[in-house]
Amino acid sequence: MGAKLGQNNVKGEQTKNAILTAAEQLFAESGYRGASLANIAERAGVTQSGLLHHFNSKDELLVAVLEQHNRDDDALLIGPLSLGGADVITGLRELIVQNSKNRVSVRLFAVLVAESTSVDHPGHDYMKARYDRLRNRLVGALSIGIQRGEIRPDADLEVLSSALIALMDGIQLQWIYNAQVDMGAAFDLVARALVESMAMKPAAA
Amino acid sequence: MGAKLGQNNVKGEQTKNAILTAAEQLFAESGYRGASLANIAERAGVTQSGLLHHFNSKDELLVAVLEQHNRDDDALLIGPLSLGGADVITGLRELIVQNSKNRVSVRLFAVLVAESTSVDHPGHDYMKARYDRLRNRLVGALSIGIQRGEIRPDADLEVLSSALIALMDGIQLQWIYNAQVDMGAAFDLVARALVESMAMKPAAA
DNA sequence: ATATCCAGACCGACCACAAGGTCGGGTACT
DNA sequence: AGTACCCGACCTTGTGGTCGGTCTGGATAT
Repeated sequence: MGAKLGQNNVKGEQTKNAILTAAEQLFAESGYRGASLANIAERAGVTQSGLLHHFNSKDELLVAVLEQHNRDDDALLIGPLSLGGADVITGLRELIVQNSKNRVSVRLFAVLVAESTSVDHPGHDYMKARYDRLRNRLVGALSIGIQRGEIRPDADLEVLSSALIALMDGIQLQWIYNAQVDMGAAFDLVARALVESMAMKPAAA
Repeated sequence: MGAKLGQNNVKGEQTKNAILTAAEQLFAESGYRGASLANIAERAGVTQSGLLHHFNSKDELLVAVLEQHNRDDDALLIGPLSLGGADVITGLRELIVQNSKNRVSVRLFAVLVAESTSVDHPGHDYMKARYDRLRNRLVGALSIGIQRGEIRPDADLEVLSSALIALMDGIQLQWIYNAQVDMGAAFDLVARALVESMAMKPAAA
């Protein structure tokens, strides 16, 4: 049970990280199903058995990769979301631009979120929950805009949040296929229009 | 060579269609990699060997499924695109609503487009080409709006098209996870804002 | 009308192989 | 001595695909 946790972690932690990085890359390239433990292990400089010593199953490895990125994502989201109000929308743009420097990360989620639509996929629950969490946070941050009077009180923040997330997810997919696609510009275009449209003013129609 | 083609096509054509339908469903549920020929054959009411008699390989089956949907897609796109100008944007909404009645089809493409990001995926070239085609068509249809004076001439139609496609792709993904997500409303929200924003008026800033 | 023929449809047995995972052991550090 | 690390051999299962064969339904010849 209470084995000494704090002993020689360094070595194990290193290879564990190497595996995590390799897994991240290969999952991003080929998806969960397309990537094999053998490939991942090879890229990490370990045998498959060595890999399985640190992660008991492929599922477990996936979860570990997901959890790690979860933390990173949260850190990145704090910025834009803490702005509150309408600035959130423009703040998300920065996130997109930031993402465009991290091909693997973008690809990882774009690929996995689609692959995980299968209910029996080991990432299904995670991805479903992630969408809910994202939406809720966005709604929360945007609702500050209503309190401040920046955003029309009759705005449907649920729908708006869904649309914003959709835009980000979708543009990333195109970007993976063709890096010439300007994610920032596309988001900007919509973001400006939305800010304009959602601004305080008499409800249209 | 010129074997009699018009003889007993009916039977073969029937099971071929059954296979195509089953493949469509399973590819949509589990992706190309996740679906097995055995499963597909079973759902189609044939053995795997029987399936392979009609389609020589899994790749070939995928291509067949894709090509069939290609024709359907084209038919659905004619409507919105023939409107030309700014009406295209509002016309796309109808397409989305229409799609919301066809779960399999939506899921098929959402899943496959992400899975096909791998360059070695048999659907890669198809999906890449599909994006280009979609964008080009959209740009073409929207440019009519500029000629008509409905859309600002300085509007970047490439970027606008990318954004619209992204929105559709992204919202479909969320919808797969949670059918409560209102695709029409989300698209509407953005579409209205965009039409407003892209309308003829002096260039901002 | 009957026998013949043949292409297409379909199946069962089989194969090579890659997948994830188990197990027992070896090594090194403490 | 014990524990964490890691490997090699092995096992099972599922995979896409091949091959040989059976059956059937019509076209053809007589």
